[in-house]
Amino acid sequence: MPQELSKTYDPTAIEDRWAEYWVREQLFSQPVLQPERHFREQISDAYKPSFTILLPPPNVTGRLHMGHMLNQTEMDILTRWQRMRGERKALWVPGTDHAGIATQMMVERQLAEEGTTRQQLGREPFLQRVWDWKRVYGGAILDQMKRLGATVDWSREYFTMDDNLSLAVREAFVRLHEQGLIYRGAYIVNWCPRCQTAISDLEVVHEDRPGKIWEIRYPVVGEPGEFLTIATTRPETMLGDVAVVVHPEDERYAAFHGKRVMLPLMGREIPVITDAWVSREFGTGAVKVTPAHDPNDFAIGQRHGLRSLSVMDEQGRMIAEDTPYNGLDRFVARERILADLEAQDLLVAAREHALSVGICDRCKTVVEPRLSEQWFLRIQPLAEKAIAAVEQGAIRFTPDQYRKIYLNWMANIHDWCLSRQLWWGHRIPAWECAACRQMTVVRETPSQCSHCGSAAITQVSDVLDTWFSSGLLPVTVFGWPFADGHPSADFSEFYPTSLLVTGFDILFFWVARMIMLGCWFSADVPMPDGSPRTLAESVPFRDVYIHALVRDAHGDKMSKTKGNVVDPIETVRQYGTDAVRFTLASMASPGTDIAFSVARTEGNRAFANKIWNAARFVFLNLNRAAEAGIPVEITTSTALPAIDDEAPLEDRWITAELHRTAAVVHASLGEYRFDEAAQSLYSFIWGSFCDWYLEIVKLRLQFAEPRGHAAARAALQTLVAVFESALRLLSPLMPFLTEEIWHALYNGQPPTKSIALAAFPVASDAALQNASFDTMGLVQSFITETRAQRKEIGMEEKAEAPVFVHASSKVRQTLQQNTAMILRLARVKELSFCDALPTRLTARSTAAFDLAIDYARTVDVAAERDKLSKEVARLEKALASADRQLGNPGFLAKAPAAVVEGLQSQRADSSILLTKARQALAALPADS
RNA sequence: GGGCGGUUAGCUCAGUUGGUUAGAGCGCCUGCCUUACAAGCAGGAUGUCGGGGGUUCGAGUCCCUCACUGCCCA
Repeated sequence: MPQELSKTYDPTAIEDRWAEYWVREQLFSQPVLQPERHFREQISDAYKPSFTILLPPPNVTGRLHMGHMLNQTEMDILTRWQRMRGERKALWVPGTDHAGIATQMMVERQLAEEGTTRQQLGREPFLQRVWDWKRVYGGAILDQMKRLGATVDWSREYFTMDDNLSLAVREAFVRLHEQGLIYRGAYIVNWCPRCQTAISDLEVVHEDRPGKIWEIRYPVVGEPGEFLTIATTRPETMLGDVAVVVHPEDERYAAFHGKRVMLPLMGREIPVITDAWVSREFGTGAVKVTPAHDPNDFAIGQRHGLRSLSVMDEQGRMIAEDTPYNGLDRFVARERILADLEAQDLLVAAREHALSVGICDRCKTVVEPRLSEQWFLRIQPLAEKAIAAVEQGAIRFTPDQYRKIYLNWMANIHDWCLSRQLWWGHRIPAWECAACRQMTVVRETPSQCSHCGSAAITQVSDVLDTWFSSGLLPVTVFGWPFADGHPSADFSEFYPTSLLVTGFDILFFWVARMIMLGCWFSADVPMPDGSPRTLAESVPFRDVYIHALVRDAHGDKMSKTKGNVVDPIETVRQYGTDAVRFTLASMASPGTDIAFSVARTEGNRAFANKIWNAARFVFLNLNRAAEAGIPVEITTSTALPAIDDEAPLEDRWITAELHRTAAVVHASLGEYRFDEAAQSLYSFIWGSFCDWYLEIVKLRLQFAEPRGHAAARAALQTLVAVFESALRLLSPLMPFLTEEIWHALYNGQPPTKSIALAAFPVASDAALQNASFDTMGLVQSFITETRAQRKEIGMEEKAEAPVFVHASSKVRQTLQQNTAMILRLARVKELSFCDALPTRLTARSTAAFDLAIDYARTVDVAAERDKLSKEVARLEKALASADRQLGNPGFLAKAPAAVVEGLQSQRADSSILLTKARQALAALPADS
């Protein structure tokens, strides 16, 4: 006997319990593999590669938002589905990212509140603070994830600064250096004056802002009264000007070639040079050259052998000794400089100009291009492999459009600036020699310079870009690098991973980097059988599923300032995890953003409630059966119940529908169509199982009389089998509810410790072609038409009346065989079949049958006439359209036979209905 | 400036290789507490598929063009 379920569905009462159970019981762990045993497994015929998936590691500083929840829901659905299919090991690896800048900022903010700074504290004590912070707050987001029921392997949880991962990062850096792919130099980088570090191109976001463009006159040396007018949007950088450049073919400036101009305010002579890079249309066609503070100017400086003059420090303050601007903030200096220029009558114009401003992705400060010494990765060799891997199909993108975006970006990739002037992160394994100024880059902390042997060496203070370590994760989480050159059994089993599920926002940051680093570092790791690894086997994952952005109900981006952020944890508290998961899944169709709607979540909680009550109904009847001494078996198996040709129509039909649903869910999940899987489950469980099957089966669930027991038992058997299978089918999407009901169904003693470990039902092809679909469809349409007709003639809900039917003998036979369900579901007193319907009654017709209810009707003649007229018009149009096509020789010649036949039968139906509608219209009373 | 999407019911979205009368959820209207469920049941209304042109026997679906809109890159 099943356990009793409480009268109302209360997700909060069940979800915490199961979330905790799943973690405590460690149901989803894949123990680290033993090499010998693993080898035996891999050579057996039954071996199938495991389904492996890596959680995009959230920042330790992170708080769970809807995007995380969508991402995790999708991964969890797929992992649960694969695990239940049972053909492959399923492994989902969780972890968190140390998130250099973000975490450092968080702790710096704390320090600021205490009135101190990291500099005052010093590097080591500061790092200690960060670790302390991480220990206290770092687990928050994973705890939230546990609550959502994600079936990750918690025993494998990592942190990107764990010792083993840090060693791997060092190994990767040193190897790249040995391969000559890492270089160090002074280049223009994006500099954040607030974070005081270099950041990569990707970490700069561009924002269109209204700005100004100023035109400034530079006096020509030796020619009083002559000026060269340049245009600039950043006048403060003029302090570092080393030249003025014009286009060589720009005739307006031909006379200035080879001359020198006086840099205003600085009193410095600088040359006028020519370079074809200059756009003649932009501004005045003359451009100031500031190599230390602009990437284009830097390139010009290189070409023309100009020196670079830095005029700004790490914090964005001017460096210009002996000038009034020294030490001023860049924006203060700008105003001051403009004012001074104006006073000297050198400011010609100031025009409004929309400009694209680079701001720091993290702190939103305006980024400054700045010349500084950084470490770079020569990316081309890695990019080539990463391009080839995708081009040869070793990695597939869904939706496919991201393949193009990826390839386009890869083709135009720039060297990767790896160094960050932060403290929190993986410190670059390079030591600078005080004696010879050379760098020693090694795995183990050295005691002397590898170039000159001096002991006066100090490790460089920079750390690595956070994405360098996360880009290595697919290899490092499975044990790379390997001390003895042999891959770990874990690596052999789980690399390449199967799938990456993520948002497009980190396509370049993370996905592209993993592909490059994964292909690069796994290439020399031999396959389990010792053979060399091909590029296709070197990829970090075989599939990439890129999901949408979660927006608010109106499709607007969620943002704190707009106040439209929906907190997943709060929403889960209100409606239950299952309802939120189902909502996200049902809206996750590829390529479109998700407009997350609370109304829809409410609807899906209703769905959960519906299932809950269906379970109560099933349990109630199981208990009645037990009391009546009727045995009912419950089984959990991979195969769905077979269709018994002798069983009543409803049993055959609901079983066939179940098979159809299982097939759709299986196919949909295989294509990441979470929306289709959800919709198909929704309409099966609510539309078919609850609305139709449960109502029909009530006829047979009679336990009072022993004569009915055989029928009741057969009915219950099907009812339970279908319901139990449906629970398993639904469980990847609604794990909590199904777990709770499933355990209760088995009275707390289910065949496996979790429904997530039970088999995923598999449809049989034969069941998908079953006559019951058509037969049941006919009966359903009869019931629906009768109900509609009752409503139309104003019958009271509870009233019962006889119904007259006119139909072909075949249809008649079907209806007769299923009279009981018709009487109950349509509230009909009795069915009378006749050759002609009584004329005193208003009939309702379909192509298959006509029916008339014997009831004192109250018909609104005007409304009826209106309705019938519309019907006639519609049918006439349909008929005309069908005739036009059928009369077209081209159509008959070229269209497939099935289409022609379909149209012919549709034309026949329309014709019958038209006749019937015209007759009904004519039969209406003339008045009113 | 370059590239990629989107425009289908009041709202948010599906709509597979062109093929019969374009669907779902929510919302709306009407009637029902029909003992699993009012978080429910039953019935109902609502679309010139952004505009224009083309290809085709046949276009929401393919092509061109215009409009609007979103995103990415520079």
